[in-house]
Amino acid sequence: MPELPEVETIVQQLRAQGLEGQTICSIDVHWAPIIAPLSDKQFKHQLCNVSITQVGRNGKWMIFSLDSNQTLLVHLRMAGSFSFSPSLYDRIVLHLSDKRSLYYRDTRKFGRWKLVDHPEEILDKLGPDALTSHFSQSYFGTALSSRKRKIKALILDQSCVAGLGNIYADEALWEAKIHPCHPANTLTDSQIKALFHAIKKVLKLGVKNRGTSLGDGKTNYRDLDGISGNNRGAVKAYGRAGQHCNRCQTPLEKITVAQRGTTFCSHCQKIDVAASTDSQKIS
DNA sequence: GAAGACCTGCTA
DNA sequence: TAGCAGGTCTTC
Repeated sequence: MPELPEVETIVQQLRAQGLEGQTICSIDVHWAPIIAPLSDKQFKHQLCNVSITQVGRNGKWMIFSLDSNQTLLVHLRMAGSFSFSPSLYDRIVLHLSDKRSLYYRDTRKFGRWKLVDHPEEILDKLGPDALTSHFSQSYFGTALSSRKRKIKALILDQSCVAGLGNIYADEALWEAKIHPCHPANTLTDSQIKALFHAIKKVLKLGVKNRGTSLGDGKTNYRDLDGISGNNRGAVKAYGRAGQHCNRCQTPLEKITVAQRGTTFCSHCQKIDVAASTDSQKIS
């Protein structure tokens, strides 16, 4: 599942592959709902003969700046990926001026492409990107202080902090030794500090390792070259239910939080009694 | 705040 | 063959 580190890896690769400066000569759309609300015809009309000036990222959104004064925003959602080689699950193909073709692959068809005049209308709804200085400890503390939601639900909320998905949320909470159901507004200052640094740490490690791949190549993350990320070996919690905690050897447990599978260590990530009581009152 | 919808490949 | 996985939007 592409989260911040996976999206960052793909953005870096697209830049390195010289996508900036390329002109889109023609387009194939094999699954039109991805580009909604534009029609196939509108999309091609607005994007053909347009050059890509810059490739960037904010949270999990990829940002393709264009010389037409429009912006193409791409969200990979669950299973989107890019490649310069074709595959069975290509949904959109951009044919470029240097004769290469950029294939957008998406087995589950969940990804979304937004060709817009004002990208800020979408991007301003996001909280600060987790790896920028805008995501500061003081911001994080303030953001948590007024929210009673379970901490995992809150850090998955892109309007609070942009970039975390299920994998890195579990990893950050394990790293900070915080129970995923802990009410956000009852975390202590030291817990907030620990979680803030844990979020930065696990995401930076994810970027360094070029993303996390867990399953097969059809449904799981692959980079631009079809290569798995190397972060799987660094994963301490996500997907390890039943295996021993790397810190205390207690078998990791799996529960559902915010409708997501959630793996944690019931020994390291305890919820304190006062907070637990508050949680019951809230729910 | 929670559940359903969108999707399809994989697993039990 | 039913159920699961998951990011975000919509609906209740």
